[in-house]
Amino acid sequence: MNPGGVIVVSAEFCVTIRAILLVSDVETHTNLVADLRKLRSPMRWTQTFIPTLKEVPSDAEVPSHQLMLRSGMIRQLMAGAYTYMPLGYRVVRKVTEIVREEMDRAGGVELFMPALQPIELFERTGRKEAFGNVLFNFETKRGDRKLHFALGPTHEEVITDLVSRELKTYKQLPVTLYQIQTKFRNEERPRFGVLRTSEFLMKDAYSFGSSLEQLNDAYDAMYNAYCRIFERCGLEYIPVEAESGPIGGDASHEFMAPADNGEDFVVRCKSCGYAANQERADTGRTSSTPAKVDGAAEPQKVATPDAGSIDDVSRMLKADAATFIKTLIYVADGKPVAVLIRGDHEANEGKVRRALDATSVELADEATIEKVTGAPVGFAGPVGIKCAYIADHDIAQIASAITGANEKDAHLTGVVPGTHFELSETFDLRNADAGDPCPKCDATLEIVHGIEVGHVFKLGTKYSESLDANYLDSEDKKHPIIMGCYGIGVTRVVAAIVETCHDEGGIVWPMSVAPYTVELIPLNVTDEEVMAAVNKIYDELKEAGIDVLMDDRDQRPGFKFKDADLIGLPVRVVVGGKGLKEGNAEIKLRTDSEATMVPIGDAVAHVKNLINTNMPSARS
RNA sequence: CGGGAUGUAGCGAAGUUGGCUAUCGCGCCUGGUUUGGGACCAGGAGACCGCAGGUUCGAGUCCUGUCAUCCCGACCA
Repeated sequence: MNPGGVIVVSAEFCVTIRAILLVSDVETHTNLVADLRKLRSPMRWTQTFIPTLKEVPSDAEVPSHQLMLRSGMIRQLMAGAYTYMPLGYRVVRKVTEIVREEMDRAGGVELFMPALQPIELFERTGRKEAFGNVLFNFETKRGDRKLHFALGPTHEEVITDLVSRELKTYKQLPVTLYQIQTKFRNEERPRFGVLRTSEFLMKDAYSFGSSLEQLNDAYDAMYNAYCRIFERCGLEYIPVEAESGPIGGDASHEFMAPADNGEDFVVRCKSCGYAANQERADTGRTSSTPAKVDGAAEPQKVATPDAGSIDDVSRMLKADAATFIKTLIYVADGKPVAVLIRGDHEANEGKVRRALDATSVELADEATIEKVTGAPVGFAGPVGIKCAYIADHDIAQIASAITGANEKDAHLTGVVPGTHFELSETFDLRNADAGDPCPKCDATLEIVHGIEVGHVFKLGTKYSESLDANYLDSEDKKHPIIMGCYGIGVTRVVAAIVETCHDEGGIVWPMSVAPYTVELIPLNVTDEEVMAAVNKIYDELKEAGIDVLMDDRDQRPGFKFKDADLIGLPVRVVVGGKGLKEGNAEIKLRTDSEATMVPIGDAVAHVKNLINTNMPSARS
């Protein structure tokens, strides 16, 4: 080549060169596409790299972490950063491909943005502050210029900036753009192996529209695509109502995979299907005002030395926590406010903030508490408190309560809400809990743990306004573009699948995302007859486009069976021994306890049939 | 960032009130016997006991500091 010289070239040649030059930018994606072809290629165990572990590494506590390490899917580099080994990466690619197919099907258009981003974008949207330490950012030098970069925790800024430059008119809308890319978040505490890491693969999509209808259409399309994705991945999920956005209505849903080790709590109603993030869920109560009791006995003061917690006092007085009024002192927009919650309930800061119509709410420090209650922390109560207070709905239902006496080492018993302290209105101020009435029907709510695997959100114009992303309507008027954003944690989906699909022996992959579909095991690799039969099946599976891993290691059968259960491929085909003498191969699903004997000539057809009947499909 | 725990060979562990050449199982290498649910025999390699100081005649063991990892909490557009 002679890049500096003058060459006359054809237009076609230019396109070729352009394509080559672009490769560096889109290399990852190009490689992914090339790799997908390789996904269909078979593999021999001795030629790949699957280091399985017999024992559980001492650092791993949750099942997905243990199994992904043991099966050789991942290895840790440092806290919150993992290498995806060949086996693990194949699963990532399979999930990625399902995500891509469904995004495309829903009308999404794929692109690829830089992880490296100028800090100015985050300053313009105010998210440098909002993210705080979670945003990886650093200064560096180019010549004598100082540069300040961030590693993208998400891409609202970058894509909105792009769209602000490229999309000008309503005629170009609506459009939904997406990418599959590594995100960086400086988590204070990465944990649970691959479930919460500081670097992870995410599919993020952004919709741009000129009307609420267009936003709603894009939102619904993404919502449905998400359902299809999780169904095709064989992952159980619950769409839950999450924080309602600036536009109101069902502006946000999270997709939760129910799992014992999930960090999120979901309340749901089995009867009507209502489901919501515990923090957002309505408790299903309404405001009530207790009638004033005339002639009620005055509260009794009891000594509770050194007992400042509900636990301590309820033990000391042998009383149920549900008869306590917990008095939490918050500071809302600079003013102290007491929040009354039943002793066995948990206050919810978001609800408190909304009830007070405040912009900031935080728990008060000790000095403020002492000033307001005249007592050290732990002895606050509504009777005689020197600040405003608001009460949860359930407070009005307590006939006779125990509260702090606003005096060191003392509590009051026999406190009647509405009589001994003013109570004209109550609010929903606490987290919903198991047993609460469902806000949508007559049944009661239950609580399940969940792993958040996806989130769809109607953004509105927050980013388009701060980054000047506008369109012109047919009357030449300028409006901010209406946006939605939609994320799936791809690597978290993988972990969630392992977390929920396993047994004592190891992983039990759904057919659709298994690193290979079939594990082919020759019982004795030194036996020529066995190997001839196995190689034939191997070639036929390869010909049929089925992912197969042949365990050609010179190991005893039991050893290979244990590893096969551990890595959890859905179909196991065993050749050798008595079966082979009778001309049979032995075929078994990972979920089966007994194998089926199938004539060797029919093995591949049988496998195909198993794949077809066990492939998870989209219900929606 | 608060609280707790742990760092000994690639993995899992033992190591007593400070004492001899740091132990065991798995894995790894060589040779042999085996071959249907993690085989057996023989031989072998592999560790400055997380790191840095200190106490001591002597430190894996005691003290101080430091780093790393895990767990609980706070935090998580």
